[in-house]
Amino acid sequence: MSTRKRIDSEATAESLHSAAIHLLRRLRHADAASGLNSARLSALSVIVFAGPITLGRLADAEQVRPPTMTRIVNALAAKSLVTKTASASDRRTIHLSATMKGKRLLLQARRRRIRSLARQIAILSPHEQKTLHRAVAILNSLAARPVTL
Amino acid sequence: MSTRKRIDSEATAESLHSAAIHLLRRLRHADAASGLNSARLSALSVIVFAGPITLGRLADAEQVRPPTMTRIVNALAAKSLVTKTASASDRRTIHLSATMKGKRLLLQARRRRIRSLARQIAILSPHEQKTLHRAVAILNSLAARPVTL
DNA sequence: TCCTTTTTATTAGCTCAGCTAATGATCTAT
DNA sequence: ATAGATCATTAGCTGAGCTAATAAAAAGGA
Repeated sequence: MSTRKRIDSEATAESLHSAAIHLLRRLRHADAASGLNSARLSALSVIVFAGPITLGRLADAEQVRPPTMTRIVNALAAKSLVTKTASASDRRTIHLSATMKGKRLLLQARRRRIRSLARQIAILSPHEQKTLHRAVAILNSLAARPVTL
Repeated sequence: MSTRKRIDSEATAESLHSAAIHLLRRLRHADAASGLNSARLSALSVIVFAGPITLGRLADAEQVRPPTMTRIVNALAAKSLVTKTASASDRRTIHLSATMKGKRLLLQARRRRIRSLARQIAILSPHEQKTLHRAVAILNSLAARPVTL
């Protein structure tokens, strides 16, 4: 029973891993149209939806080191998609906010990206779609947890 | 109904996208122990399991341009994980095969990577695991299809 | 209060993935 | 025999990711 269960977990893990790799590679093409790549879109998305946020917290959310996030954010700032403002209470930290342009661009890019994915998903049967829908909810609840690896 | 369905597809797509990004970021850490990153492991995996394969076909399988694959393969060859041999019938092409060392390394790396994922998955309820298992099968059937984007 | 320690972000410097454009080498077809 | 197509590589770029070192600000203890 225990053995049986572990084998299933590993098979699932294996195929999940492969799926994730190929999924992201396909999405690169859709993302290209926005002028932003997936790392930047993902960061911008957090800034847009998680309101003003410090660089450190954003790096944590994106599971990336601060220097990496500094560069991503600088690229976004150079395109006037986000603004960096020093915090009044703690001047070591900066608050990142999306500009109107940033919000608009994100929503457009997201539509493109999501639509290209959705087009694939739409091929599936309603039942398969339901399964997928439930599965990604589960995955994202995992991703939201503190790193247990 | 049609609208309803499309909205669901997009929501699923959205959250699938985010899940894939964060999943791969977590796996980077597990992969680090092998000395190979996910692009190289993925390529090596195809070479190991899809037998001798040409560079072009491997690039297609990995959804990457030939120059990118040349470099990945060269790195693998430099570590004696794969061998490149000119085809007898068409000397423009090369046949890529995994060495014993390559096969061994892949299997070990895969165990580590998969185990770290499986550890996360094991937290889930049996029912959640079943859902996930079915969903990744669906995803991989999508990935296997010719690009419909 | 002053000095040390801790925290936050940045800079510097590296590896490596991804791309396009240009080349070289071989095959194919006229 | 030669012109065109195909396969891989090289060159040269952008950008993600890392660690180590630095700067600047906050927090805390003597």
